[in-house]
Amino acid sequence: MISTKGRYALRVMIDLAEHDNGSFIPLKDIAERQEISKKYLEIIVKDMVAGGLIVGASGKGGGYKLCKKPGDYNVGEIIELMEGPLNSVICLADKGYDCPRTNSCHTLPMWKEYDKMVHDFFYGKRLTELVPSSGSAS
Amino acid sequence: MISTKGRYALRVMIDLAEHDNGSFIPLKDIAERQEISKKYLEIIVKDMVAGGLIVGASGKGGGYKLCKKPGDYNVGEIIELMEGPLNSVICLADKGYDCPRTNSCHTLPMWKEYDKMVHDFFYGKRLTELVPSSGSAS
DNA sequence: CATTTACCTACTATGTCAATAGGTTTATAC
DNA sequence: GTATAAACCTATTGACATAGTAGGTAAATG
Repeated sequence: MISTKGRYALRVMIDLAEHDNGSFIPLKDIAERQEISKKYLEIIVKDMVAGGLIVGASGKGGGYKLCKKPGDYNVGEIIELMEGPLNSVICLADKGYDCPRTNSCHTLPMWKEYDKMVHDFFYGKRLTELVPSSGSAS
Repeated sequence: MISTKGRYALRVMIDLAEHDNGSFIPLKDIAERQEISKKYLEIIVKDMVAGGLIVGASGKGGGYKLCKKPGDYNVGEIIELMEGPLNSVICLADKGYDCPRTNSCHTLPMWKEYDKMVHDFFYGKRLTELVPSSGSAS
């Protein structure tokens, strides 16, 4: 299950894309529109800034802004930043995890197939596809 | 991420399918072959019995056995029994969860599309596809 | 200098995960 | 009918994640 961190981050991204007017958008506005605790959103946007998804500006007139054009984001990079690797099992998520059963594991091929499907789904989904006013410009 | 409950349950099912000789297979044997704590497996097989995946028999000569032929199981029913609903978000997992944003949610269609893809993947995958000696009989 | 905003550290309550521990019941074999 | 082998049952634990809350500091603008 995708946690609130991933879901809220996605909603912040969509909100920023929808209300982009060139200047910074205060978190207070986003929190009110999205009906999410501003305090909790602070934690989430902090990770988003650290991960290079958005930029923040302090002081009056400050707020947050996207780094790239909405069409240049995909959902996978947002989810993966907030939730960690998009993998179904630890054997595939944790590079450096050396499972002794790797060569004889009967389920590994299925997990690999599944993970590829999930990866392709989310990395193939652009942020613009979730923003209604973007006219689905592909 | 799929937890050990789901992964171990799947391995138990595969083990039971591989070593099926008509009689009951003791958990001790499965635990040794799979290198999983027998005590922990007890908890898992208990849920599997309760969920109707396997049957258990007490006493000497007892153990566990599949209820159906391996080809009549799909991976989805096994995972879903152990891990709960195969849904990405609470809005879709919890029937009776009445989200006030349902009608205006910009992300819900994507989660629905994703959940359908995941459901189709696991419910379309038969247990026999994971059992090497089954000759991939389709 | 007052205000608005981001930014920072810490704390907490609840729940899940991955087991472990120890005992009871049930059925078979001798 | 007793020893044995197995399932079955209840409870507990340590570690971690989730979803926040609380209160303060720094930075920029007017």
